[in-house]
Amino acid sequence: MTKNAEQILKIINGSCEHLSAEQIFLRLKEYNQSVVLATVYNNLASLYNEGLVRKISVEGYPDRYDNVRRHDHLICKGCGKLSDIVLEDLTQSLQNQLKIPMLSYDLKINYFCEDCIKKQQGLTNDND
Amino acid sequence: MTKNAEQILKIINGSCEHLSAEQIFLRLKEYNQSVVLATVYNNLASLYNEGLVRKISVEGYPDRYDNVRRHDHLICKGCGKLSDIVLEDLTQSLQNQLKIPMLSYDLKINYFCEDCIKKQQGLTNDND
DNA sequence: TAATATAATTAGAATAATTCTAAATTTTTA
DNA sequence: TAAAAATTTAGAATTATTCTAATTATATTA
Repeated sequence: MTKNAEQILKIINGSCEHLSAEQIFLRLKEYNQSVVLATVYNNLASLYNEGLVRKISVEGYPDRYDNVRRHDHLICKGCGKLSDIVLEDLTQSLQNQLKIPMLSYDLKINYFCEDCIKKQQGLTNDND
Repeated sequence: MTKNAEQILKIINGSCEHLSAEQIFLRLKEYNQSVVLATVYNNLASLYNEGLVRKISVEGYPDRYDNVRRHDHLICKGCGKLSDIVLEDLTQSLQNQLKIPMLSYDLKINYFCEDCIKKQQGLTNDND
């Protein structure tokens, strides 16, 4: 594993945010001035293929990268905010329902975050 | 609802595939020669905002559109093939675990489809 | 029905995320 | 150290999607 790859993995594993390739690039730059965005994409692809990071796709936003510790995701339908949540592990229950072997599962919970609820209420009140 | 929107909804609801905007555009063209891709995007955005269609994001592939009948998705990690599966409804169980109100959830099961397993086995055997 | 307003569609440019290509550099191996 | 392999760089290319402004269609009202 190269220094860049190692550092990228550290950035992902050490952050509780969900960083885009661009954001990871900016942080990697603090450590390696001369690095380039394509390098970040290259390394992220390798790390992803080796199963060392996860990739989270939410429509309307660039892919974000996350650690592989078991957890689920909350997605605000208002602002796209993505946060972690640890819910009951469904592996066994899902595998029992499937005829084929499952590799893993991704569970996303759609909701409205506090800020977006406030904004909605604000709008509603204005119109009353 | 305009004729285009109506027809797009028909295409999505009447297909067991998961069509991209481009694919929907091609089918809509059979019905309305003069239609343009931007119109499809416009209408898909409206239908999505009205909650009449779902949007499925899988990293590495363009967004695909799906009907809103309750079901989950299988995603082949080899070829990206997306298929429907109806698993136990988790709404109640998930809502019980959450402190906040949930809008909906998306569950994706990662697996290797038959074709991809065959290909892998082919490769493995070649190397044996 | 004519005039007006509203909404949808079109054409095509713009943007943003990501991938690709080819050259340069670094690392590893013989 | 020479050769081979892998990584990185720079920047062009691609792709999906959005935006803009003009045009057309639809609905509303006088």
